[in-house]
Amino acid sequence: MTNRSFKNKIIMTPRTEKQYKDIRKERRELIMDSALMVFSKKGYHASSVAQIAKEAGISKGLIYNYFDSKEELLKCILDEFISMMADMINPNNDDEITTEEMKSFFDSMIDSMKTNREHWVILFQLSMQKDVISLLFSNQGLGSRNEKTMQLAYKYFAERFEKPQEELLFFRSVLKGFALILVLTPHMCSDDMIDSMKKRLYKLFIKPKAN
Amino acid sequence: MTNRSFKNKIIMTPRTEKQYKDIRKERRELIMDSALMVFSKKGYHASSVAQIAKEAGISKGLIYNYFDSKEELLKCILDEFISMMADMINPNNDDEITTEEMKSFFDSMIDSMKTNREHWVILFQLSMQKDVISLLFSNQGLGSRNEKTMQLAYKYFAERFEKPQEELLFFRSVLKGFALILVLTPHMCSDDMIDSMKKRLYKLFIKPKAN
Amino acid sequence: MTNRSFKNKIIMTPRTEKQYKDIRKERRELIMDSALMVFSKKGYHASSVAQIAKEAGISKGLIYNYFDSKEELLKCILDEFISMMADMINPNNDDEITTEEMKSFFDSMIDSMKTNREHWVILFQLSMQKDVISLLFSNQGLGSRNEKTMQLAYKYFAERFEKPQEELLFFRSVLKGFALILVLTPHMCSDDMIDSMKKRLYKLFIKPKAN
Amino acid sequence: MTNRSFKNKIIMTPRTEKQYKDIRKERRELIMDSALMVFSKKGYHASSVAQIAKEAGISKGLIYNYFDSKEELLKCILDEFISMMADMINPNNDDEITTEEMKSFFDSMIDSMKTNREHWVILFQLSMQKDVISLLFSNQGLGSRNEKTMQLAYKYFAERFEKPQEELLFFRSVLKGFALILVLTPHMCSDDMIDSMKKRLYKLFIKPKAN
DNA sequence: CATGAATGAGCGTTCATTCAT
DNA sequence: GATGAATGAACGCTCATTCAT
Repeated sequence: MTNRSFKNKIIMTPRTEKQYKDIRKERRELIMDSALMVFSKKGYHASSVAQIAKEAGISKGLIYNYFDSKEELLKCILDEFISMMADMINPNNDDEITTEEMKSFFDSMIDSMKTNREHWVILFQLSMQKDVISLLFSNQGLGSRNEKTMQLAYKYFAERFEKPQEELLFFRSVLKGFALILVLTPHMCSDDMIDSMKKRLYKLFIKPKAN
Repeated sequence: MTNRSFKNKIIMTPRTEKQYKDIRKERRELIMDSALMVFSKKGYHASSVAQIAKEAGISKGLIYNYFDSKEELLKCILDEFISMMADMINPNNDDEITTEEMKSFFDSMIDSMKTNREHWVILFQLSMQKDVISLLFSNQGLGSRNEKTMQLAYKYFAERFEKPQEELLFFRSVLKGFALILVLTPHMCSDDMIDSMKKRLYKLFIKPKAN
Repeated sequence: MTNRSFKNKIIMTPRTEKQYKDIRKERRELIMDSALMVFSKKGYHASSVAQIAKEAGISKGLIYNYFDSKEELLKCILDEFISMMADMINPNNDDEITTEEMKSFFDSMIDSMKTNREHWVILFQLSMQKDVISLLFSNQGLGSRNEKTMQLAYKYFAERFEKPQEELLFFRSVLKGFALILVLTPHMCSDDMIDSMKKRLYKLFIKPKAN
Repeated sequence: MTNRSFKNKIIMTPRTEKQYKDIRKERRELIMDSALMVFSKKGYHASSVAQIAKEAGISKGLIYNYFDSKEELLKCILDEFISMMADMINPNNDDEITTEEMKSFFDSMIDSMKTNREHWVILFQLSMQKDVISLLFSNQGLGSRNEKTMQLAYKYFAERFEKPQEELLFFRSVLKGFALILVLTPHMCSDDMIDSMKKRLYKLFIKPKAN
């Protein structure tokens, strides 16, 4: 990995520059995007590396120049997405979800479901299988983060509703179900429909803290 | 136990000819049940025929005595389940869903999610994959039946709510999301929780036809 | 692995018997023999499973019906051979190598080199690579057994020669070198040559304990 | 460092044209040395070009600037070594091995085994495989040279021992076996041990021609 | 001269499916 | 009806080799 032979740049490497990095970055993204498409369309297990390579227009071997394994490729896709999502859920990282935050949480979630449809599909796919789900939480203590979020959510409802437990379940049901529909059958959800759903969510769950 | 002719059924086994069918049926169900368990736990693609055979306590080969392929086995499992469910949705097969029917629909659905958890898991799994979803509707004109149901549902809401389109979307979201939670994390849903959710559903969606 | 369905032997399994076992044993030996040939001819790393299958006249896949991996196949070959050899080295398992035992050790070794030429070739091959040699000693505490043997050998020489350390080195050199020649170029070693070499070994190393 | 024309060698690098050859030679040797290390440690087949490049601190591609293939690289390493060894065996190239030459042959061999340990390891490795052994003798009529040497050695023993055939076999055994031990487990051979072995060899095989 | 991204053939392995018994 | 040995196509992956720069 170290280049001990860089004595004379002019003679030794006259043609290539540090945009090897650019190539790598670009290629890496190409592969991740292609894998994302294939995974979300066929499911992780039913997707073959050959299909991903074909989708990307490259050779199978090249994929392993960028990722250690098919599984690691999946992990990278998810990690990137989850990192991106993480901020959205409780941005200022304090111990409370404010009314305003809850509102913008809806917006961000629904936005993300339109922008990152394929990621959501994969997440839903994986959540169906007990075996694979550990992938999600193996890396960065995602598990504990998730638990924290759950507690904050519970607190939000506890401060606003009489039966927070049940309200939380209802909340999660609506959100999860709508996500599923939005993500799997986006053609069924016009922008107007989505807006009206948003408003309904506001009306149901957004309200000031009970004093 | 010794020296009987194995070659001539007529002479050899006067007692077993009566209910070959029963044996076949029993075996068939054993295989389907075992496959159901394995599929729902690991996912269709990640499940092997060997695992199913092991789960059933039979040989791999025998499975092919009852089903043409792994895929057909899946189809049979789903067909059976979907047929069973079909009646529930609009039992008397007329052109309307009555208020009462809607109520009992809730009950049946939620019952089924507890009783047939594994079927639901598989259904959800498959619904994530564009390719496989066609399986579901290939056989018996399930597609058209589904469409009919949708129309009836729309009619139900049209006769009761101002914005039926949106109301239907909301209805489907809640139901689908709750199903997902109930089916994937049943331990999170006590009977009380389920009851309270049922009541909430009644309150939201059960009301008499607007005249 | 358990057969829960053996209710009626006569009807359920009229054609196959417990000579499945025989088939398995036979096939296992065929595969091990074929692998032995290929490994010894080309070396472990340069041998492909396809070549072994071809040598055995079976499909690649079948090999994995009998062995978990190419590496395990190697291990089994070696284990079998080493177990066979183990007795020869110090049969009555006491703490001493007698003069007589040493004599019969020569005989057995040289016999084995003619009978099990390929095994010896593989052993020599593996002994060239630090990485792979651990294979040999991973299983059955072969490592410690080997050390024990070395100690006994040292004791043998200590009781008979002035400079046992050097004598042992000389002994090992002659034996190892002769083994190499015998095993790699057997055509160069007529039976007469082998006999004369045996006698030379006797003369050099076989003598009664110094009192 | 900036703005020089890279395209025209004549203008650009007036100072580097003198000893391109030196650079090439240096690089070539670096690659051969690195390959030697890797080959001897892991074995030829288990060694990858990438590992060699890493060991040498250069790129994979560069290796192919100096050698046509991995196999040719091996051949070159061996050729160089064998040429070097060839002189040692019968330096003055006449038709006889004198007593003195035999003595210095021992010394040179044993020296070489310490100095060129890796070469010897590779030679031993390859000698285990029927297929590859032809590599050694394909190039420069090494085969016939080897045969010549054998004849000279036989003559040496014929002139000094009663049963030269057997003596030669014994001689080769001791030498080969000791080489193996010295080369594979050098830590087991202290300088004293080596000296005593040398003396033993002298005593056994060095004696004046019988008149 | 030197780089490392890229290829593709072939590896070890798995598994749905077949078939003699 | 029932078995499990056997097959072969396809999988995930490796690596010697090529080539644009």
